[in-house]
Amino acid sequence: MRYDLTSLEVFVTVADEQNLTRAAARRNLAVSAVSKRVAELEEEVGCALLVRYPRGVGLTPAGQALLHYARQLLHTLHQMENELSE
Amino acid sequence: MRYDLTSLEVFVTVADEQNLTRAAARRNLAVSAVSKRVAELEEEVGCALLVRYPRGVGLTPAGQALLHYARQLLHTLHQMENELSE
DNA sequence: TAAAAATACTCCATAGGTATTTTAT
DNA sequence: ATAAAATACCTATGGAGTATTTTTA
Repeated sequence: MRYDLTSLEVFVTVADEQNLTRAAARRNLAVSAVSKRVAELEEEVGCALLVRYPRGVGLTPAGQALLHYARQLLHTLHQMENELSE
Repeated sequence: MRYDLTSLEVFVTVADEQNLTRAAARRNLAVSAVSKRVAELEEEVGCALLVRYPRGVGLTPAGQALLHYARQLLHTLHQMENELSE
């Protein structure tokens, strides 16, 4: 399966924080793990999702597009969790 | 992350086939792998998703609910793959 | 009783961590 | 020069397979 929910969730956190270090802290992960998750997504998509700056990151257009779908997927997932936990 | 796309995809195939053996063949997996994926989902949901018969399986109400969301998730995922591969 | 599914067990791939190097302003 | 990200390397977990046992009408 191409793409996985964990990577997408990590990516959303990175987009929120505009910074891998803070995203890693929020997800209780090492920065290297977050960096690899993003690199893996970029590999899958076939282009850069982030622009790297000395103090953090920004989103490329592809990153914005991915973010949109990732949010939608996680939203549906939470709905599902909600319904199924009743 | 609770739930993953691979297990959900496997589950949709099982629901389609009403049979783990045929689902395994379609996904190029061993039956044991499919069985474990389903067991893992049932563990996560906290109740049975399938009813076991001597010639296959059926869906419980929880199984039907999961199936609905799984299809929706996979649909969004395919839309995403489509948009991002352009 | 016979097919399908579950389980026990083994092996390997991969996800995460630590330590280090590289990047970009 | 400095904070952040990427990479190299190592380890442990878990996902898949094979062989076997269990289940259910």
